[in-house]
Amino acid sequence: MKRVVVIAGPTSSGKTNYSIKYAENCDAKMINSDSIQMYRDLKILTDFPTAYKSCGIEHKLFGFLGSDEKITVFDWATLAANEVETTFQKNKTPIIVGGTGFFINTLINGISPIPEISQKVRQNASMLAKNNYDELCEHIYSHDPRLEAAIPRSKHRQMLRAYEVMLTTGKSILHFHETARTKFIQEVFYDFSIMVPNREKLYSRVSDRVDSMMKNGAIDEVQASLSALGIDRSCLFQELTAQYPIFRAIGAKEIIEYLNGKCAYDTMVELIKKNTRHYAKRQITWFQNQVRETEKIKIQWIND
RNA sequence: GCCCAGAUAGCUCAGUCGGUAGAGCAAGAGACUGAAAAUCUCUGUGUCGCUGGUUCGAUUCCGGCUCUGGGCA
Repeated sequence: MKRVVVIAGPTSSGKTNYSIKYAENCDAKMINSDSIQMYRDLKILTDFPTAYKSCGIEHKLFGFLGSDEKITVFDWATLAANEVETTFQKNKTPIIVGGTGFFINTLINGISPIPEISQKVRQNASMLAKNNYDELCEHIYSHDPRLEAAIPRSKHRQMLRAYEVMLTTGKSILHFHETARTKFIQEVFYDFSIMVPNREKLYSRVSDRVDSMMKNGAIDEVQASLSALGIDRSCLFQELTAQYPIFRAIGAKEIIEYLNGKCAYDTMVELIKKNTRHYAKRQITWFQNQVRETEKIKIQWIND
């Protein structure tokens, strides 16, 4: 059976270096599964890997999106599956590297076949969510009472999604979840390496990484990027990320607040470190609980 | 040297009119089906500085000591 290598783990766990070492023993092609490194801007802030290029390793799906472009898991999984296929055709080993567990899982397990939601429906849904969130919840709950247990009110994102699906298809999102998933790849063996360093060690690496980002000009980078796009830095952050998803990268918000005089330099740096730690922890939780060993998935935990 | 204030969770601090204590942040755990570096949920036992005394019982009241601020010489 064909083999796909997956190198996953939280931010700052050393995935890039590990993947390069791994590639020494096989003819490999790297396929990015990090949602934010798909963007070509804010390279300092997103810790964009430059080592593949300098090592001459083929790598795909890195930096192929502009700041204002959006990509869905579905689209990414389609692209990634294509890359995997062409890699096999050249008798090379595909290595999926990146920390976005949701994307990796979708590529492996597929996704429920839900029709695309139109721009208009999305606008209507988000309008109602903004003006009368309770009403939106009631709509959904009365349409399918099972959702009361499946999606608590606090989960705004999921609620909105369920509502959009209901408006578009007239069916509950659970209906789709119960049908067979659309697969992206068939008959493949997955060889996972999940890097979960000791917490203290990981957090100290996070701290070092943020320090070097700052030293390498992360602030100038954000400022330059904002002015290149003609954005007023005092605009609402939520509206900014809605239009330019790249600014969801951890650090962008904190740097913009610093530039606006909302917080001191040291406070900003500490905030970026803290938010990066929280993110790393969420990633660890994901990998520890959402990725299961099966006959088609072998997992090697790397605790270094 | 004297006077005043403080010492309680990893940090900043509440509080207990005497019955062994709780907020915020940090931290930990968890959820996740087309926004995922997103979005959301749950979790607080700590010699209440040390040491004597009063008391059935002291983190709380009283004394001494240590340390940390501030003031006066």
